[in-house]
Amino acid sequence: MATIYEVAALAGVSPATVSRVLNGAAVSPEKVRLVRDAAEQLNFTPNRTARRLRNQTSELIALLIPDVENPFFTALARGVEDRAQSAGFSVVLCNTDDDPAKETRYLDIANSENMAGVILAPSSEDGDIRHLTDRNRPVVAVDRNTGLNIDSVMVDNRAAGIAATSALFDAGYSRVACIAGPLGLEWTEERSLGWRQVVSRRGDGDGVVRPEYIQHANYRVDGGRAAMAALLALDNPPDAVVTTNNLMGVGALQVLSEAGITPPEFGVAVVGDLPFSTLSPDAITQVHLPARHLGTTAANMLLERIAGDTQPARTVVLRAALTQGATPAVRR
Amino acid sequence: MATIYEVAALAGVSPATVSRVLNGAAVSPEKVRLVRDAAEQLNFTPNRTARRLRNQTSELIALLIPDVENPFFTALARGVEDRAQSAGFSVVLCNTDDDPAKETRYLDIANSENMAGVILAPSSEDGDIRHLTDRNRPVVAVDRNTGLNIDSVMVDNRAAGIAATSALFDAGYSRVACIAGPLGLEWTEERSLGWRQVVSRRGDGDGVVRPEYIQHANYRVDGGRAAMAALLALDNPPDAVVTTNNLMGVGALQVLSEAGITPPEFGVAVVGDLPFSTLSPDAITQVHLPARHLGTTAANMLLERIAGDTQPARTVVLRAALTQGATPAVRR
DNA sequence: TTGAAAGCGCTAACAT
DNA sequence: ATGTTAGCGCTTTCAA
Repeated sequence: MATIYEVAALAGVSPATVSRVLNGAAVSPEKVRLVRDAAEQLNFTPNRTARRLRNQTSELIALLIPDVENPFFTALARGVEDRAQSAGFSVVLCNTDDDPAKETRYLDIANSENMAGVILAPSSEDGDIRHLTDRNRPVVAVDRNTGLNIDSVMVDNRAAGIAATSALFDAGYSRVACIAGPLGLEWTEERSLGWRQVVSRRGDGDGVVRPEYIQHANYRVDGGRAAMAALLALDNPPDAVVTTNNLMGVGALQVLSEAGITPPEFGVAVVGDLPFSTLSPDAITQVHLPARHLGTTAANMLLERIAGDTQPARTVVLRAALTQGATPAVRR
Repeated sequence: MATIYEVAALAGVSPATVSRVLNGAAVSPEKVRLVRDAAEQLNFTPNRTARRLRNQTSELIALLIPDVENPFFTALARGVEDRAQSAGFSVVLCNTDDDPAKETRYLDIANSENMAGVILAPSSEDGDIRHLTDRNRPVVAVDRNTGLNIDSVMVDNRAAGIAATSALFDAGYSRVACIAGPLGLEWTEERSLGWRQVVSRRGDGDGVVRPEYIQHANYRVDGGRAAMAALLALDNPPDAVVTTNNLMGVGALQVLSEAGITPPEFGVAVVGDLPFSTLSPDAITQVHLPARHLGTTAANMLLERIAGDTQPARTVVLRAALTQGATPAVRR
C-alpha cells in the first residue's frame, strides 16, 4: 500500500501537502493536481489506522444489538445505517446475544478502536460504558433503558400494549389473553401492563384479570409456542391473545395454525411487526414498532453528540402505529 | 485512557516490558505481577489502533452481506460469528444492499482498517478485491460465485431446486409452477433449472414445460406476491409452486392465504427457510439451506488463510436438506 | 531478562 | 502556501 510519502515523492511535494490535499486544506491548484495525479497513479488509499491513531477518532459507529436474527433489530440497524451513511459514517454491527459479557467486550472494542460513538440496545440495565463516556465517546441507548444518564430513544411500550389489547376488544373479542416475556424485563412488562390495564376495564369478569390468561415465556418463537399451547389447553380458553413481541407472535400463530385455527377466528394482536408472516398481513392486528425510525433517531442524536453537542441527556419516546386486524366473521 | 508508558512508570519497568507481558513474551514472574497490578490499577486497555498500525493487522473480520434483513444472511452471520469468536476474532457486519458501490466502499474500509480478512457474499461477479489480495488479505466468497480465484463456499443450488420440485411431485401434485428470481443471477437460475429439469421429466405435459408456469420476479416478498397472483390468475392454474428463495416464498404464501387457500391444499416448496412462518412449520416443503454452516465453513477457511495457509483456492459446496411438507388431503 | 530507540502512516503545530 | 518535525501508542529489533 502506498503511503503519503511515496505520493509526496512522486508529486515532488512534502507529505504535509499531500495530507492537506487529502483533507481539503489550502493548497495551490497546481500542487493539488500534482498530488491527485500521483495518488491516482499509485492507487493510494489513506491508511485509516494511522489517521485514527493520530486523530483519536474515526468515522465508525458501533451498533450493538442483542440479536441480528430478530427482524426488529435488523430494521433498526437499517435506520442507523441510512442516517450514518449519509453523514459519511460507516456502521459496524455487533451481536451481543443478550450476553452482558459479549456486550462489554464489544464496548471495549469500540473504545479501543477509537470509534466515534456507540448505539446500544442494552442487554441489561447496568452495562459498563464508563470507559467510553470517560473519553467523551457518545453512547445512545435505544429500545431499552439503562440506569445511565445518556441520550435514549424508546418506544411507548405501555401505550403499545394498550393499543393492541383495545383493538381486540374493539373487534369484538372478549376473553383476551396475553403472552408476555419473562418477568423483570422492562419493555415486555410495560406492554403486558398495558394489556392488564385494558382487560381490567373491558374484560369479561368485571375488572378481574384472570391470572391464567397471562403467560410468561421466553421471548422467542418457541416461548410463544409453549404459551399458546398452554392457553388453548385451558378449561375456559381465551378467544384472543396479545403477544408482547414479534417472535412470540410467530410462535402463537404457528400453534394456532397447527390446531386448525386461523385468525380472525381467534383474535391475535402482536406488539411488533411480522415482516415474514405467511398470513395475509391484515389478518392480524399489529402494533407496528417504529424500528427503523428508532434507528434513524438514535443515529441523529449520536451524530449530534459526535459533532460536539453537549446539552443534557435527552430521552425521545416514539409511538407505535396500530394496524387493525380483521373482525371475527362469526360476530359480524 | 492509560497507555503502556503510564503502566510502565507505575510498575517501575520499561514500556517494552509491559508490551512483553501483554503479549506473553518471556518476562520474570515478579515483573509480570508488577505490570499486571499496575495495569489493573490504571484500568489499562491496550490501544488497538496503535497496535494495528504497528502490526499491520487486527483481529477483525469483515462480513459483507447484501441484506441484513434477510434471515438467510443473518443466520449465515451467526455462523461466521460463532467460529470467529472462538478464534478470538470479532466480526463486523456490513450491509451492501446489493449495491456494488457500497460493497466497494466497505471493501476499501476493510482494507484501510487493516482488517484480518473479509467474507463476502458478492453483489456482483466482478467486485474489485485486488486492493485486499494485493496485500495478502484473504477474502472468502460465500453463497455466490465470483469470477475470482479465491476460496468459496457455495450451495448446490441445482440440487436444491430439484429436491424442492421432486418433493411436490412425490406428494401428489402434478401442475408444479416456479417462482424464480430475476434472470441473470446465478443462484436463482440454477434453482429454477432444477425445477425445469424435474418438470420436464415428471410434469403433466410429457416433457413440455409450460412457459407460463415460470414467473420471474424480484427476489423479495413483493416479487413473490406478484408472481403468485399471476399464477393464480392463469386459465389453467398450477396446483403447486416452488419458490427459489425464502422471501418470495413468504410472498406466495401470503397471497395464497388471502385467497383462502392453505397448504397443503395447494403445494408450496421453498428453497430456503421460513424461520418466521406463521404456518405450522411442516405444512410446507422447505429445502433448508445450510446458512449457518455456510458461515462457519467460510470463517474456517478464512481463519486458515489468516494463519498463513497458502494452498490453492478451494471451493466447498454444501448441500441443502429437505423437509417434506404435508401431502394434499384431497389426494389421500 | 530487560531497556533504549526506531518506526508503523498520518496530521498539526510551527517555522518559513 | 509549503516544508520540517514531533508524536499518536504500540511492538520489536538491537544492545547490554
